[in-house]
Amino acid sequence: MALEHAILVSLLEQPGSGYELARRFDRSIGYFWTATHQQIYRVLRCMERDGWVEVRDVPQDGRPDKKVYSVAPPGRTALSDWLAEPVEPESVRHSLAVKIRGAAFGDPAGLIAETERHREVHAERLARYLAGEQRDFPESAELDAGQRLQHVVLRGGIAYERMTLDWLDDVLATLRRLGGAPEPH
Amino acid sequence: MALEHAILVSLLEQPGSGYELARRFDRSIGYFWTATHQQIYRVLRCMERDGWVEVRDVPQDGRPDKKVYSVAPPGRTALSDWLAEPVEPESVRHSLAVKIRGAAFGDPAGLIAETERHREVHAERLARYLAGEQRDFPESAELDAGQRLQHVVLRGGIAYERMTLDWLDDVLATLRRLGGAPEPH
DNA sequence: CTTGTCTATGCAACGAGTTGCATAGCAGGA
DNA sequence: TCCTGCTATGCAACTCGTTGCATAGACAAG
Repeated sequence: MALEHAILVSLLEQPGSGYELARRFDRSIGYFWTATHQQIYRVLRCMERDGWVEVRDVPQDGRPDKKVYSVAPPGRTALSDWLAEPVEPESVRHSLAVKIRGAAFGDPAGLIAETERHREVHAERLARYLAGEQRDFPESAELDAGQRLQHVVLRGGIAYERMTLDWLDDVLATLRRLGGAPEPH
Repeated sequence: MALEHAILVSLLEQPGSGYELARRFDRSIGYFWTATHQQIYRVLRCMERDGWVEVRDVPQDGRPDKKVYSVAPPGRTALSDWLAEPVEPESVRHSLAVKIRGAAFGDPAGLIAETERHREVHAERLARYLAGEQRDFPESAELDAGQRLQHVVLRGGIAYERMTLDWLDDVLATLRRLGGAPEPH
């Protein structure tokens, strides 16, 4: 499992509550790891039980109190150990690709709207990543090691979204060619 | 869940046993959906119970008998229904990216070997996809709708692997710049 | 003759991830 | 005033996916 390690990394970058972590998993961490607040709260409890993280109750006014977590020495050790051991390259799961191949036995034209919807989602993600890049990694800035590593991961997210957009255009062209509108000649 | 639908698509393309399906999920279907034989056998039983697929016992000599599954009319309906309803764009999970960001709190140079290993795996996948493309979709061939859809999905796998290789090169350059070898100036 | 690999199916247990719901105070708009 | 939405945490139940193991005949290599 890598969720606990993703949480360790996030807490090392910045301590925070389960709720704050959940929001980070919707944003910056979201382009390489996703998690719901349920998973996060559950895993945080396990990590606290194992001594990987420490909790501090922070009362707030106008808002519910929160528990701020930070990484304890055993957590740092656990992260180092995990960094040293190999992980398998991820396997992919794209239900849209299943649908595209399934369209051969159904209605290819009916998939166009769905594909366009996916395209919009990815275009939005790309715009968000590019805005984040401009904000956090401006040209000709002095970056420390942590920032350089964050930037290269973000570049991966950007490359992924660009590639996906190009592919979805290819898919749309293919679907349109099959469904009625013949290729111009 | 899309596994059952991926199985429906695969069985429509070609009926087969659970074992054969498992092998297809290691090859052609593997670049957009993965599944182990355990999952497949379990889901096949559910699909049979629901009348989505039909079984035929096929005795073989020199080999264990097999159960050949094919799609029944309710299965085709279920697939059409699923094709018509929207699915959410997949969320990503790249533990290597977690490691890269975690390297800021450990040893960036120690990640180089791991990254190179991932690079090799993706280079092999790309080579396999390209070989499959040459074999199944030669230039200037007349393709029917099903083949065109298979091809566009394969092109997606190829684009993904190419993008990943480029990104891993970027990652390696970044790690090397951080770990000892300073940037030339 | 034993060891290993391939075909072929399957059980049992576990771990990871999702979904629905609950609580509870505060802020802002219809 | 009521309804919605945000912060903040959490339970319970469920589904999905993984891992280890078991069976069992055929065949090839050592």
